[in-house]
Amino acid sequence: MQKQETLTKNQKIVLDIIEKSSQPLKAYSILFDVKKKGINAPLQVYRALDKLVKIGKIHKIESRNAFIACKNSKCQIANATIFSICESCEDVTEIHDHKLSEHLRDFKDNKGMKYNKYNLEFFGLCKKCV
Amino acid sequence: MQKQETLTKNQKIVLDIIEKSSQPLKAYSILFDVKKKGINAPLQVYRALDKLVKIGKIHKIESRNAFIACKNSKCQIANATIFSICESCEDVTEIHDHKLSEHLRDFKDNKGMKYNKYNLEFFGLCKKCV
DNA sequence: AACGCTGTGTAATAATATAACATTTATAAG
DNA sequence: CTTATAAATGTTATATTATTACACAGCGTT
Repeated sequence: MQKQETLTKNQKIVLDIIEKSSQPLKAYSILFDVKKKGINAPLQVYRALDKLVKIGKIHKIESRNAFIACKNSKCQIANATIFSICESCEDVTEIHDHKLSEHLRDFKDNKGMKYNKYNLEFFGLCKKCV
Repeated sequence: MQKQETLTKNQKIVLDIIEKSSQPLKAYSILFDVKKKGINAPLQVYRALDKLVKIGKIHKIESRNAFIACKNSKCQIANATIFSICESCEDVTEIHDHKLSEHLRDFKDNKGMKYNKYNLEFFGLCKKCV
């Protein structure tokens, strides 16, 4: 089987919910929302999430156990993510900073590790919450 | 009451277990280990973990829900952490790279966010697992 | 002594995530 | 078209991670 190009029904439903939200959604909140569309069990949501993460359509905010759509057409592969997170209002923004990305992409430690992915989360207060 | 300098009994017990491990430990595995020392409930462990994270004695590996001791005398404040994680053997190492830290510390986005913390996790394969 | 703060102990429960199994659908190869 | 196989589905049950709520203890300050 070739690499899948089109999303399946469940994957579309889940992606749709996430894309409509400007902010990260939690798995069980997604589950609640998609019950009306015939998705009944956590596993159905988690499987769709796994796939969507794998193909780079969404990212997981690890510190929040939540999922956000990738708005950057470039990052079709979910291997390099940078987010800023407001600790007050919990607003999350994906950051695209060429210089920083380059720096991270080129980073080499002194242990001979071979990197294929990174995730960076900045925490602080957004303009509104300062 | 002044800012606490010395750790309490439970905090010491939990820190001790984590410091003795070269690798990150999960909360419930810690709980299992400390039962013989009189800590019986998850909350007792989580409360100690929270405190230890807050004072920088340990760090949470967000993508693994696990906790590792901070071996760097400098990072007494848990506000700037960089880890490398082997996706095969799950070996985790804290990275200290002056240039990278500096770059991250100085990073400014274009939204006027005020950062006070970041966490960066690199994923890949370690030397042994390549 | 009265207060505030931090921590403790305990029980219950919430929130997040996966295992196991039977079945179905999609794609490619013969 | 048939068959083989990879990928996804549906369902039930369960594992794992983390928090709420409440009663109380210890310590330093006022």
